Amino acid sequence: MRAAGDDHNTGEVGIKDVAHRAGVSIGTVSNALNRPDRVSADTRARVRAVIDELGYVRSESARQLRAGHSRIVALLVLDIGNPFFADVARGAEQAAREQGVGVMMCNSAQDVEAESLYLSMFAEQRVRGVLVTPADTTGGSLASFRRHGIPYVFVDRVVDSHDSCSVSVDDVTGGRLAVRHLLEGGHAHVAYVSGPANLAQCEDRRVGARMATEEAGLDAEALTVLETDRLDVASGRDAGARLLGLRPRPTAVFCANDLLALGLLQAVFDAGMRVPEDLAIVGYDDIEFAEAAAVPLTSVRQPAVRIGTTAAEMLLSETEGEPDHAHESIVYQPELIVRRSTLPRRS
Amino acid sequence: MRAAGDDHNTGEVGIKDVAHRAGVSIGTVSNALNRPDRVSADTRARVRAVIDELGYVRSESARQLRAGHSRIVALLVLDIGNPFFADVARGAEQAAREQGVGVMMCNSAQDVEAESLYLSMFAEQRVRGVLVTPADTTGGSLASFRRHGIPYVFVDRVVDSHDSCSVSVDDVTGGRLAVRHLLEGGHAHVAYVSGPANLAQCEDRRVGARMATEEAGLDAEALTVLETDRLDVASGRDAGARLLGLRPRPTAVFCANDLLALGLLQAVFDAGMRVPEDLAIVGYDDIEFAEAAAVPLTSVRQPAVRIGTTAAEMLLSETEGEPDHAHESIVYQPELIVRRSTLPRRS
DNA sequence: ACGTCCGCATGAAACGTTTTACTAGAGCGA
DNA sequence: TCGCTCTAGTAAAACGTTTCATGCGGACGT
Repeated sequence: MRAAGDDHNTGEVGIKDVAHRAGVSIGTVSNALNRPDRVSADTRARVRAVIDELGYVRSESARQLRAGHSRIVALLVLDIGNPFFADVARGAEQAAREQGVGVMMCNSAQDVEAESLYLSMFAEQRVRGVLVTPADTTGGSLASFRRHGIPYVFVDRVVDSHDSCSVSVDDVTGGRLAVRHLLEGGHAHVAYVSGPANLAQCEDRRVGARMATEEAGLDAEALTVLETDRLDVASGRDAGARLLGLRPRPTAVFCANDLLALGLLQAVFDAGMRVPEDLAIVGYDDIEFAEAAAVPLTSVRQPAVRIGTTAAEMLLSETEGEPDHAHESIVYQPELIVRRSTLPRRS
Repeated sequence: MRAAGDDHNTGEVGIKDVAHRAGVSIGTVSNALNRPDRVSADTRARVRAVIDELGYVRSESARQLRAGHSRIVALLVLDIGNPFFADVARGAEQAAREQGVGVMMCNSAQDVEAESLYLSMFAEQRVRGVLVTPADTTGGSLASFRRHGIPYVFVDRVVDSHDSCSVSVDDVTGGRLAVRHLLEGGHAHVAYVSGPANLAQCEDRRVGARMATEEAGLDAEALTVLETDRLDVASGRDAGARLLGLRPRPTAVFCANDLLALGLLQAVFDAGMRVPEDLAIVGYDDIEFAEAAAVPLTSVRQPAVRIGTTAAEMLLSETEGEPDHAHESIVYQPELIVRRSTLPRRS
């Protein structure tokens, strides 16, 4: 706008420049910004005007230093490429914005080392709090994080500890819903394509799946478990190849994740099989791409955005004064969304 | 913080506690951390030991205040749900980590207001720099951001200005490749499903598409343009419905985005049409889900991760001393990945 | 007219680092 | 012994805010 080189001190303008120019003290400027009621209407206006004129921007570092903590919460997810976490992030961001705090989203990529690196960084930043989907199932990196006194909330991971809140979804029920649906569709031999078994989510879903077969009076043979290293599309393709080699071959598959399911779907198509006629598939998360798949995927929906908002709200309430904050664990119920990939074999 | 029971630490330990306990001055502790060579081996060891013992963690706010800028770069993307941007983020994160700086990823969701809100926040944070995919095509919010003196790099957006670097992909060529491929496949009437026309990417791809039809000696009628509000799956479905109503109906579609293409694919399937026999589809970005779609999608690949790393490197080099930094605009070339969704009509 | 309270504004003291200027001593050549 | 350099360490000054303890008139109640 103003190309005239009048104020060449770019970004250097501090609160004292404003004070000087407005003919008031530093403290008054600060008050005009933070407690407008303690300052008379016309000085307030004058200060505001000077601020605009000079393009003054508060230094968060200085505010933080004084306050002892920042206005940022961190969000550490397992996989930034998983749309489920993108939704969680959206929710968290929205809830955080309402309180004027920013969200810093980082990706541990299921790597324990990266996770602990990020946690140290958060500690140095004195972030207001951390939303974390832990990769380290032993809880080691978080145990050492706790001593910093920074509150954190577990996301998508139920936790019995009384040191923190958690927001999660009942994964056992989710697995049970999925497999019960398949059994009701007439399938007698189901495969469970799991991610890394040390992720609690995967394990819980397996337990639920097993529960469903038991309730149907089937024995352990009825549920074949295929484990994969990662919860992504490539692993799904890989699992698909393995699945096709199984004898007897299951007629239905429950995947721990929609990414796995999509990869598997692709592998199965490539092998010339039809879904759901030759193989029924259920995914998990109900990401957008599940419905958009050419054979729309039956999936267990988790309220991802809701999880994000709830987690952020809990975290903020924990830090926001709220002296009587009691840690709680919220567990949402999943919902089975039936689509074409599991149309019943016989109607 | 005066929890009576917990007498020791909890984040309260500062550099002076370390200094006192180790029997040295504050400055020496600082030196032991930042310039280990200026301190004798055994005091250094002693300081290190005390740091571990007390669980001391540097306060980034204080460091920033002194340094004048933070160790964080911001990444502001158009759509956090688009896997393309997830890849860009991965790249940026990786490059940043090598220099010990963190990445703060935020989502403007194509909303100009959110964008400018985030930019102010970045200014307050005195971030080291900003990687931005602008939603405001007029460049307004960035123009006012410039006066803060914080360097920024345009991502996925070519820019002729000499005030900043940019990393992008030649979208005109991308559009041209896509449509030329379709024309070579024997299609004479092609539709272009565009996102919001005020996004430069969409517009450039349209120009490229038009260029291809012209090169083939076709007139403007040969390219029907359908515009959508957003670059997501839902809009793709919507466009699919509109497309099916067109008379004469195009035999091939080029989508500005894989998300659009996937939505369109779904709509087309639902209408009982076959791909590519009844309709050929080309997407853009070559996200993972493009290959994983039941009809693997031909797509124009952009080196997303590379874009992220390059952008971050440019940004960091601009801030990292480098007094003779000359702004440059890197333009990558896109690559057409042919898959089943465009198998030639007659072989 | 006197004490009192109130509304506004002020100066100075934090907050926790990094960095600069300085010192005390040691080694050393002349 | 003197001067010189070198090493290891120190004290103090920033950095830009917020907040606390004051100050200073003037309006108010009596």
